Amino acid sequence: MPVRLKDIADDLGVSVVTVSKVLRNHGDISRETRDRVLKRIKELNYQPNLAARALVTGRTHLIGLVVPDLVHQFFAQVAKGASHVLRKRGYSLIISSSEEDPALENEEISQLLSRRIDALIVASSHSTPAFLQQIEDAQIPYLLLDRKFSGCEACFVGIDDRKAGELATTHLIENGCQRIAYIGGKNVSTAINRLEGFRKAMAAHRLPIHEGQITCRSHFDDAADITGYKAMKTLLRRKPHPDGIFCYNDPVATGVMQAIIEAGLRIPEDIALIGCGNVRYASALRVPLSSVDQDCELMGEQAAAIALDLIAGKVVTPKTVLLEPRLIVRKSSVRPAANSNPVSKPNRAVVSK
Amino acid sequence: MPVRLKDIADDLGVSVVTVSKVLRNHGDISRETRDRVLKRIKELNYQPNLAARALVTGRTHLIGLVVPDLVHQFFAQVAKGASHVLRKRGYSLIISSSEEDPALENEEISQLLSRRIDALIVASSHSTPAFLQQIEDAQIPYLLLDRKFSGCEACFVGIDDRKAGELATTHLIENGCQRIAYIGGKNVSTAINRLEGFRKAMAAHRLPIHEGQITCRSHFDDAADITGYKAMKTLLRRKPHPDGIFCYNDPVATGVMQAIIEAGLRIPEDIALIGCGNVRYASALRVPLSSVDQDCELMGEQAAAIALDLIAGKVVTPKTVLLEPRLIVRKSSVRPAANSNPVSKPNRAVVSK
DNA sequence: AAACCCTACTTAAACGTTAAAGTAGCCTAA
DNA sequence: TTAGGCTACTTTAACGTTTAAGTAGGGTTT
Repeated sequence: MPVRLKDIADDLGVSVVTVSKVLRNHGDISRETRDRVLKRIKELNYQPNLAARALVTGRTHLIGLVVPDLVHQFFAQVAKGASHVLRKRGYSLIISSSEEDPALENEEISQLLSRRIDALIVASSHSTPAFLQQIEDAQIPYLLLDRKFSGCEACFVGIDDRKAGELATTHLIENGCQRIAYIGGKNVSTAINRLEGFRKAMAAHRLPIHEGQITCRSHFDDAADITGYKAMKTLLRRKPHPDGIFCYNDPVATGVMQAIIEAGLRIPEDIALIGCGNVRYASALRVPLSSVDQDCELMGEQAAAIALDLIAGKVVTPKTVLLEPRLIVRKSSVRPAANSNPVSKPNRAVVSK
Repeated sequence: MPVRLKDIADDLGVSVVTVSKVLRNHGDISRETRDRVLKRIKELNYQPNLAARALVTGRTHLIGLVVPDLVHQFFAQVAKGASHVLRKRGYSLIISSSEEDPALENEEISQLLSRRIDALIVASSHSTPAFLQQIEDAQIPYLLLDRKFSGCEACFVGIDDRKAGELATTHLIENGCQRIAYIGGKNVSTAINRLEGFRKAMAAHRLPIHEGQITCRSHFDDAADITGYKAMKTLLRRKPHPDGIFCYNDPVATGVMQAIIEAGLRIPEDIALIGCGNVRYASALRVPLSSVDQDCELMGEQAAAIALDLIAGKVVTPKTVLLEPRLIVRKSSVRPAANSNPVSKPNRAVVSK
């Protein structure tokens, strides 16, 4: 029922190809014909059938984005950044949320591959890179976002998680915390590497890490805030309880905050708290939450740019883009007693490979 | 490069159509052939080319969802709900964010129509329904979500905004507020109808509404929280300042909260506050925020279900689904002084921490 | 034994577009 | 004058799939 090239061609007594050429600004057309065609196209409000175009060109101008949880503001912002870049280049983003479920993620990826997307950006909920095989098999260019896999060759855009962990932990230490706990996720690189940064900072200040001070939970079935809440409840049973908490993301920190307050303890006086990700509402929380900013929109933009390069067949170097994390100090981590010296570095994208 | 039906057919010495029939569980195939085909399909990990299929069937199994702002948790949750329903039925959701920009929204819709999506779900940032014409012209079934247009025939899924406004405002009144202000958006039905509910509740209690007590701002260029912050700054210059604020959504309320606290006033003692939408983090805010729950995931699910019905050509009745708003009482609106008896109309208020 | 009906296929055509190759008609050069 | 080269088209084929129509070969009915 929609208008086709053929309709326009018949109306004007030219061939379909002529109309198609006008549409694609092919040189091979006289001024006069071009104008007549354009006029008719506008009159009928012709919209090319992208499915047909995709079939013959092999290009869908669709780019897939798979995230673990779209409701987490972080990924929504990444999507926004990516979408912004792609839109300008005539590409659409097709977003899938895996709900942190690897099996569902596989299904979604399979769907996207079936649609012959031109490239795929994945923030995976898998703990091993085996699933990447299906993307390789389909020969569709892809890159990893936020979460990577050790020993995996694929392109990657994310932040320097180790440095983020170090930054946050050092900040807590500088604010006088001694018994710092880490609450993270399971089997994802962000959690693992932030933990590594945590360990490094603790070691650098010769602070011991006791058994049980490190919590790693997958939040497969719980929302992250509930995960944080439960983890903190457990930590509070330890005597003495921790005096500082570093959470690997802000939703977890939100739950932690809730648990601390419920226990009748004060933030930051009794327990200092810092998250990671710097969600928009961090400053509006019960206690304004210190965090490590990741510039998520920029992350999305960079990922999109690399996806486009991959499609264009450009050799992408470096293959890894690590954004520089930035410490954002708010009330939740600033202890009156301590002399704080919040280190804020300029937010340059640091490129490594 | 991907495997095609032809590859499988050639391998087995059957025709392409035979393979296609197996794929679609057509009856016309012997047990033996079916098994051979299925085996080969699995071996080669055949993925049908959906673009080709779409071209011939006219069905893309794609459903478009246009939202004003994906970073707003409300719409992310709606998307999640819709996606959940559609996935089960073999449809994919393709999400566009218009960033509250009508012009951009038109572009995105046009893109989606060009992709021959099977149906479109729109939460529009337009203030008039004129843009719907392009969807009508393309003859693609669609429905409105969250925001509707008066006098518009289209299907709609949303909440009863008038009731939401009434519920929230009555609650503030019952908590002893007298000078209640409304902070809303411009030209969108949610804002307009919640305002209407506000007026109705005020009138029912014979409370006057003074000039300037009603703020309607579009947040075209600001994020909603900044809009709320600015609006509240202005309201605070009035003497006497309002003693209750109803915000048409939670991000706005978040900004309002910030402004009130900065001014050195207490919530709820000096100013009671209630939002709408009940975002996940509402209970974790500086002052736990009362809100009106909209059950956004359900909204997404219902919208998806209607979209599927429209595609199936079913007569959709009723054409309008209004979800019942539910008052969620938290600290921000409960004044110790007042004898609060938040009995709200058909459904009871839920008191949550 | 002719007519018919099944079953299990195959063949032909179509979907709307683009890519590649072909061509008519005119102009220019040697 | 003839070849060659432009310009502005057209024709043909293809992309991977589905739909509709056709058919070979066997069995059953009458």
